Amino acid sequence: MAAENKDNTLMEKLSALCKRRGFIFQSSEIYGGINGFWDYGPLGVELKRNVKNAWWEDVVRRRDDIVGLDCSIIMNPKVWEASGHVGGFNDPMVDCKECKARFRVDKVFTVVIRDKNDGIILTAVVEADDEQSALQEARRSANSKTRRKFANTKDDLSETVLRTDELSKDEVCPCPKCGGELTEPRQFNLMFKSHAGASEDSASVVYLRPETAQGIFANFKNVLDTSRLKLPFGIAQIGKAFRNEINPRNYTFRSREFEQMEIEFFCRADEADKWYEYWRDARFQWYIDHGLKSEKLRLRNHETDELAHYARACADVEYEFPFGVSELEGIANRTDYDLKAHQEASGRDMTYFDDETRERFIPYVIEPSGGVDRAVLAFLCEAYTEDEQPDDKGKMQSRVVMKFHPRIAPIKVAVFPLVKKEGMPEVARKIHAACRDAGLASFYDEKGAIGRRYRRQDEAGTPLCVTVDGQTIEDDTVTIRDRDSLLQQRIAAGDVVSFVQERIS
RNA sequence: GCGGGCGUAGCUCAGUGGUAGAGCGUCACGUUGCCAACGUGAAUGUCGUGAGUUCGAAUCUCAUCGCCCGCUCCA
Repeated sequence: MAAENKDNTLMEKLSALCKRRGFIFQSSEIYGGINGFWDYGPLGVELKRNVKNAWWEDVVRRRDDIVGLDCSIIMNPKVWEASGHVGGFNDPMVDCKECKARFRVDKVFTVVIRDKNDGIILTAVVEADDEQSALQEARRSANSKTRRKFANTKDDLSETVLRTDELSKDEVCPCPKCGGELTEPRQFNLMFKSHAGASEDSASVVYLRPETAQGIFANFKNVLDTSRLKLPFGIAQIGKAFRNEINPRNYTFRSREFEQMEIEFFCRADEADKWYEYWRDARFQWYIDHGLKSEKLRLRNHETDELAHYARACADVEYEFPFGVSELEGIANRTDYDLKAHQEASGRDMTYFDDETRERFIPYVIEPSGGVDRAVLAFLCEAYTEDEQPDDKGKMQSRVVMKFHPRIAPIKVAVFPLVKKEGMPEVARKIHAACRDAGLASFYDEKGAIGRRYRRQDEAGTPLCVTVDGQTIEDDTVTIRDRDSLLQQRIAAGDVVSFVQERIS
């Protein structure tokens, strides 16, 4: 309990810092906000962009076997019928008005068992996956007297099993848990709907994509025909996706508008297991390499009964957030399910022809699918650190520092004149300009006390601070200060750019 | 969607029917000269929003929006 309170405090402190320093704002805040939508401020957009750029650099630019793609958010609605999203994203649910339990309509069954004279021996309402298990569950729940009746009248029983949504209006189905009254079934439309064109009739209905993956599958042939790639190869995409989450929670973790970074890596069926393991391990390592400590980061292989119908294997990269362990990225072996589905639905050929073996087949696909916003949130949680550092009188003061990995830090280096006179600002501005010209995100600040400026950069997570002082004017050296250790060393002003570049790479 | 808690300055919060507050932060000037310095001054509020009760509402009532926790959900 104590630990939970502490963790809640951490999330509150983090979200307060994110607002105070301009990482994350609530969307439409001046109008009271909107549930499940978030904005990234000046520091947040740099952080998020750095995360996306690092991913793109590592999975596209530095590889010969993966190419990029940027699809439209709105696609022909037939895409979502073929992918199963139109059917599978709409589960009607009922709630119990008494005990507040919620059930999927198609998982609640009413079981009636009668003898040959039509006398009712047992009625029961149970939660089960199908009719068969509903009947078993109902028989199991019967008391001993009823069970004896079962035994005595073995072959003359008539059994009726009805799903909740198959009952007629006047038949009331009570709650399987407490016997309370259930609400009318309610539809949950998890895809955002809109209309393409000005007329809002049913023919114009379109959906905002709930995942970026389908755009890749839909373009499989286009990429194959234009890129001269051979199996195995991948197509990568970063982009927004939209899901009408029933209950957005946990800061930006479960948002209704979010960004995905996905690879669909196509390969031969007999090599799918090998590539699945390759990507699972590579993607796990990527998060470690960018600062997530492995004791908070986990790789969890899904149990067989946990797998989605289209997946042969799946693993989640999970992170221990203050609010619990949650998924950052899923790596799945989706087999040839998606391309097959689109081949059937569109009537277009989705096969690959292997010149060497003279075989024609639909490739398997390994999908590493990560949430950009979730990665950013994990990096924020991991970076947030409070420590004790001495002030100018040697007294220990608490300090908040965002210990970002240098590659994702919004600002790489801050340049200060120790004081705003004696030519120091001019020298500092030159160093600042040199950093910028070298492509470094540099920040110049000459206002207020030097200690305060350092601490401000600590909250922004800037790895290095350069200070121009009186000695700079004499011998052209500056101090450079490390965010985590607070250690300073003196280097030549002309070496600042190369020093910073070496330290952040 | 249900239940509970919360919503007052940029941030953290005090204020239980009678003049809108504190600390921190921000800005300016001076001083200072390497880790949240000091002094002086300044700016910043639809008290989440909308109705109602009342002579009078930040405060009481209702609705609504948002945030947090639990349940639920998580293709």
